[in-house]
Amino acid sequence: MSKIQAPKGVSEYFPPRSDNFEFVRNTLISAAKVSGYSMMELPVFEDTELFIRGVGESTDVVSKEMYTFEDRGGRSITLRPEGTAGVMRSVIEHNLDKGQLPVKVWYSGAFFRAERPQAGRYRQFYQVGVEAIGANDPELDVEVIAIAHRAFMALGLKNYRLDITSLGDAESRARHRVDLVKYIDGLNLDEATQARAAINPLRLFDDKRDEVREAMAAAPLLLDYLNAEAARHFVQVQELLGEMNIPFVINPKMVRGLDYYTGTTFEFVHQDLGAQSGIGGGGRYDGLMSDLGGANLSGIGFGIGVDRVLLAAEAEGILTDAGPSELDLFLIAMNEPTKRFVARALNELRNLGVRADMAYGDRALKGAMKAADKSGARFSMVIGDDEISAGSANLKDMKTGATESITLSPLTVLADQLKRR
RNA sequence: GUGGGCGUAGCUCAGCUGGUAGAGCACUCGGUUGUGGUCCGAGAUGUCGCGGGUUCGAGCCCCGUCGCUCACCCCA
Repeated sequence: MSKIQAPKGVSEYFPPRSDNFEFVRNTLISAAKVSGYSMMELPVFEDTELFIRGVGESTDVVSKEMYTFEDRGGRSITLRPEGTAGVMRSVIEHNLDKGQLPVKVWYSGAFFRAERPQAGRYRQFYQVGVEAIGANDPELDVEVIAIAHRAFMALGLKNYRLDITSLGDAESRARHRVDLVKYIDGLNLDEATQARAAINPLRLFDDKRDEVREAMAAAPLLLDYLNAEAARHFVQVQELLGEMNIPFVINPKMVRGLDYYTGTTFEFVHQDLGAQSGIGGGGRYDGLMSDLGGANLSGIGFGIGVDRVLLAAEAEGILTDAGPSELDLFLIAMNEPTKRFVARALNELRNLGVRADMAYGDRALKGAMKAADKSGARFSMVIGDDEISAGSANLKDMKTGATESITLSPLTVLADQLKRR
C-alpha cells in the first residue's frame, strides 16, 4: 500500500510544535478581545463572485491563486483566499451594519491560495484578523494597528517593523495613476514588467531588481497626491501612533495586492524571515461594503499570518521553553487489578476538576515513572494493593521528590489538596 | 507559473572514486523485591521519497515523478 501524503504546500501542526502554534494564535486573539472585538466564524468557501467583486478581478490572488470549483448544484465555489470579503458579506447579509457602529469583529481560521509553496507561504495557511466597520476615525485606524502591535509585544517579538502609508481616496489615486503611468511609459522595461505595470503600476515600486529600483527612484509618489482630507487623516494616524509609542516608518512605496484598500494602509515586516517576511498587514477600505451591495460604510482591518508569526517567534528564539504543564497529577497502577481502581479514581478526580492522567499500557514502574516525569505533572501517585487496602497513598511532588500520605476516600480530599497548591 | 538546491532510522545528519547502511539524540528494557529526572549496560527501528534505466552489482550514475527548500513572483 502506498502512503497517502498531505496535499502539496499545506502546513500542519502536531505535537510538540502545535503547542506553540496554539499559543501564538491565542495571543493574537486575546489582543483583539481586549479591544472589544467579537468573534465571527465564517464558511471557508464562498460564492466565487464575492472574491471577484471584493478582492478585485485583476489581482493575482483572484486571477491565478484561487481554489475554485463547481459544487454539485453547478454553483461556482471558491475556498476563501482572505478574510475581509467574507466578513463584509456576512455583515451585510445579517444587517450588522444597521446596528451600533462600528461593528468590531475578529476571526481566525484557514485560508487558501494556490501558490508555489515556500517557507512561510503555504497553500493552506492560518490567519487571525480583525475588522472594524462603520467609522472613519483615525483613532480607529490606530486601534487596529495597536492590536497587532500589542499581540507581537505580548509574544516578545522584537525584530520587526511597522510600515505605514496612505493610499488616499479614489480621486487622489486616479490622479496619481495618470502621472505614474506617464512616468513608467518613459522607462525601458521588459515585457513581463510592462504587463505587471499595466495591471497595477504601483507594483513596480515593489520590484527587487536594482535597475528597476533605480528607474523608479524618481517616480511620483501617491502620498504627494493626497487631498487635504486624506492627508489630515494620515497625519492624525501618525501623531496618535507616536503618542502611543508604537514605532513605525512611512513607506510611500508600499504595495498591497488587494484592490479594496484605501487610505491608511500598513504592513508588519519581520527581519529574520527571508522572502516571505510580511507577518501581517491591512488597511482601510472605503468602497468595499458598497461594492458588495451594502451600505456605503468605511472599514479597516488586518490579517496576521499565524504560520509566519510562529516562524518569526521561533527565529527569535522566544518560544523555546516548553509550555507549563497542564497536568496536576499523574497516576500509576502497580498491577492489572489496581488499574481499574485507578481508572475510576482518575475519572472521578477529573470530574472534580483535577487535571490528571495515568500510565497506560504494560509498563514497568520505572517506565511509568518516566512517563509521569515526561507528562510534566506536578504530582504523581503510585497505587497498588497496599494503598487500596490502606485507603491512602503517597502523593509525590515531582519537583522536590517529597512525599505525603493522603487518604483515597473520599477523593475530594486529594482534589482539594491539589487545587490548593 | 519560472529557475537553483535537497530528499538516508521518530529527529539532526554521516556514508570516500558504485560492492546490498551507520552516529548522536529520542525510544524500550535492565542495573536484585514498588518510585522519575543523572550515570552505566542492553535492545528495537530503515522497501536509503517513489517509479524506471545503466551495471555482474546503485543510497551513491541517468531519466521521470512526488515532496521539501531558496530566489523570482505574490502576500499572511
